[in-house]
Amino acid sequence: MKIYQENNNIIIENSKDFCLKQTFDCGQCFRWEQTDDSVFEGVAFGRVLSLKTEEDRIVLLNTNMEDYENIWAKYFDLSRDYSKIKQSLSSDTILKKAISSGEGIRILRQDPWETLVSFIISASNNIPRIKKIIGLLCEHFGKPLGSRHFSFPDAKGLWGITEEDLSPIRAGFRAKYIVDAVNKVASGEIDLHKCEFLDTDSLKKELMKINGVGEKVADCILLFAFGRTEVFPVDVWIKNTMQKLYPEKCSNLKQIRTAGRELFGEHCGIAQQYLFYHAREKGGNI
DNA sequence: CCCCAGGTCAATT
DNA sequence: AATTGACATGGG
Repeated sequence: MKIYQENNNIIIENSKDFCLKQTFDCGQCFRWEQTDDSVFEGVAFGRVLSLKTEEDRIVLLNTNMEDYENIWAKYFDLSRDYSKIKQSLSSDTILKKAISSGEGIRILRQDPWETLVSFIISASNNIPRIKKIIGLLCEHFGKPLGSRHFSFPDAKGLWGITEEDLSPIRAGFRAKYIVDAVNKVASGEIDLHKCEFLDTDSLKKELMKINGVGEKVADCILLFAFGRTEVFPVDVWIKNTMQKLYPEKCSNLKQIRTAGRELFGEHCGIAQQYLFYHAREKGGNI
């Protein structure tokens, strides 16, 4: 992978393990939209970014090397060697087929607060409506960024918010969970910055102190915000897929979680994303 | 009018 | 410790 600046763009050349559609469409994030055949646009860490695919390169539009180094390189997990991981995961012949439909997936390193709130909202919900609710949250409580975008409101900015204040975002029963997350994070009772330094089990317990954060939501935050690729979030899609692909090892939810770790090892979280993408693309059939 | 959607919580067994 | 229904909202 070769990276350089050209005018106001950052070029990522030879990006064979990086497909924008697969990365943004594998269910880990909710604020990127395709604006054109090859262009995606979205917001992360208070920055608006457009990206364009051009043959074997990806172009980050209207940005600079400083933002690339401080934000986007980490956000897109560009220092990780996905070829090596895919090769290792492919020793499982069943998983190998799932990988082949999402070879360009990368696990984003997203903002912990945004990820926490986003996956609270994801509970018993569908993806279009999750995106809708998050969009409304940003429009109502975030800062305008340019003409069409808003930042994700931080916890301190939401301090003191009530369920009633949140009614315009139509989050339903999840509103009270968002309020609890705001209270615990804005007060400092839970310090997401310090959480970075906790081991995975302690961090998971810490996150689950928040009402509305159970095991699955906690695992998603661990994977998509803290880069803990050793966790294996199990949602309905993964549950159904695992039961179809590994029926003898997946008779209940608890078994599926341990099966993920045992079958796929230290990077089972990445395997989970290939499976999720594959399941949604092909209806779970290998 | 029914069912379901990246689950979680609390009551009940 | 395992099981079960409620929880808001919108779309099919």
